[in-house]
Amino acid sequence: MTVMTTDLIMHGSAGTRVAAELRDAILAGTYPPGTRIRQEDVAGRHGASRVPAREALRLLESEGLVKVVANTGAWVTSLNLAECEEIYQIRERLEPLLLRLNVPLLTPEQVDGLDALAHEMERSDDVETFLHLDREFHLSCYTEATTTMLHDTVLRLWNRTQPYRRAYTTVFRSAGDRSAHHEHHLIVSALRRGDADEAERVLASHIRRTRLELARHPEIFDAPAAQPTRADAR
Amino acid sequence: MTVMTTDLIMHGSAGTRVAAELRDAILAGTYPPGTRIRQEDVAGRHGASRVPAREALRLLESEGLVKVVANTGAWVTSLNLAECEEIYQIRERLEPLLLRLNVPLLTPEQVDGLDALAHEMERSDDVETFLHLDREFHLSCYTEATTTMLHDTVLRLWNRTQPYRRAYTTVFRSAGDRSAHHEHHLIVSALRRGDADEAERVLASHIRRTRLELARHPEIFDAPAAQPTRADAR
DNA sequence: TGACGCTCGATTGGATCCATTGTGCGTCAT
DNA sequence: ATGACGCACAATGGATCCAATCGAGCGTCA
Repeated sequence: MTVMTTDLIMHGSAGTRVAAELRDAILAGTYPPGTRIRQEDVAGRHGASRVPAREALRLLESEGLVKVVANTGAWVTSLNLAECEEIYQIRERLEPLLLRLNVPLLTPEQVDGLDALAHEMERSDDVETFLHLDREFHLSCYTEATTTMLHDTVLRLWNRTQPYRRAYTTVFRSAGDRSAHHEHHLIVSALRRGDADEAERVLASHIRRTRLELARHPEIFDAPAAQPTRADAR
Repeated sequence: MTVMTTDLIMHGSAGTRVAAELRDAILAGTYPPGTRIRQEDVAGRHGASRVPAREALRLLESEGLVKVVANTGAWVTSLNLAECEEIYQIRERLEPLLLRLNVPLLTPEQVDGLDALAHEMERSDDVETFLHLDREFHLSCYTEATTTMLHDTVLRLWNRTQPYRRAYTTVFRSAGDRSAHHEHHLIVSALRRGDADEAERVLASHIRRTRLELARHPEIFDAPAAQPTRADAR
């Protein structure tokens, strides 16, 4: 075995690549929270042995996407409402800072792009494209600052709540959309004027409002989704 | 080889244990920033093979304590002034939140303990005990809240700047001590009164002042400490 | 004499094999 | 029939071995 086609120059170890692919799969919803992940499956699916597979699982665990129990196995992380709110509270403090650092660096063209994204979001009615555009909008606000650690931290927080944003959007799609769209345009406006304080304020209340709205629908977190202790992985 | 004395029940994989020991060593200053870390050394020193050693290095990398370059090696992370200030900016936003969540949960006895720590710090003149007490003081403020992710994030930030707090304290020990002690007592006072807003304010300005003071001494970061590309690990 | 290129050594990355552990099922006794 | 005990299987953890890669030092040539 081990065909090793080498069809692509591999930059970085295989564990990193496997982790990236697995991360994408989890974020895409292929593995919902609570899903058991077996090392051998990961290895087989991504063309590697169990060593880099295990490496990838440990990596994703440190990002909070996976929970590894010693000598037992790995599961996609499940969050309860309290943990989800915690993440939103952290975001409420961190993202305004990150946005502030980006304000003086964003070009007018980039702000135009954000405006376009905000409008495109209003027109979208598909859940997946909405999720994608929302993520794209917010993360595009953060591309210019060179603060790597802050950026990474925020990215991890987004990733950890991704399944729950999907669940929420799927069920209560139209609920807070009006406010969200309004706030996005307020952010664009503040960015255009270079008003960092206003941008911070709007973003903070945007995240806060989302958190409160989420808290109003705890039923999303009810189903622990049948945790097979040692059984299948789908 | 592989004596496997099993003198202690091991909870969790060896990689986790090795990572913990290595982390302690880095925080203790045994491996200063820029030090090369070879897998085989780690394995030998901690009684394991290179597999868990590598696992430990990847773990510490995800915590930001170590930088792993593919097919090349691992080094203890070096920060420049900008990166250090970034961490302090993040802490300035996160720790007040974490403190606020703890305010209603801290018992009067715990606040007394904090007060004792603050006083003990004033009397200490040894760098290492000062560092230890300072860390102890701040982290003891955060023990009660059940917000695991926030707590972990803050802990990682502390760990990443540890070598630079040590360097700063070693060189400019007496500089900002007066202000720091004053602020610690203000925090204790706010905690005693259960005044979350005031506690937040004081802590934020405490961290901010520390950051500004650090920025006034960029010479700490000057020495990249001779990065041996493939040489010794001491 | 300096710059380029090549080879060799050292070190990391990965695959396979073996040990360990936890789970589930079957059996037996009550 | 039900509970507890024990055995067998399956999945993880770790060690060793082999391959791949990078760096350094040396030699050659301009």
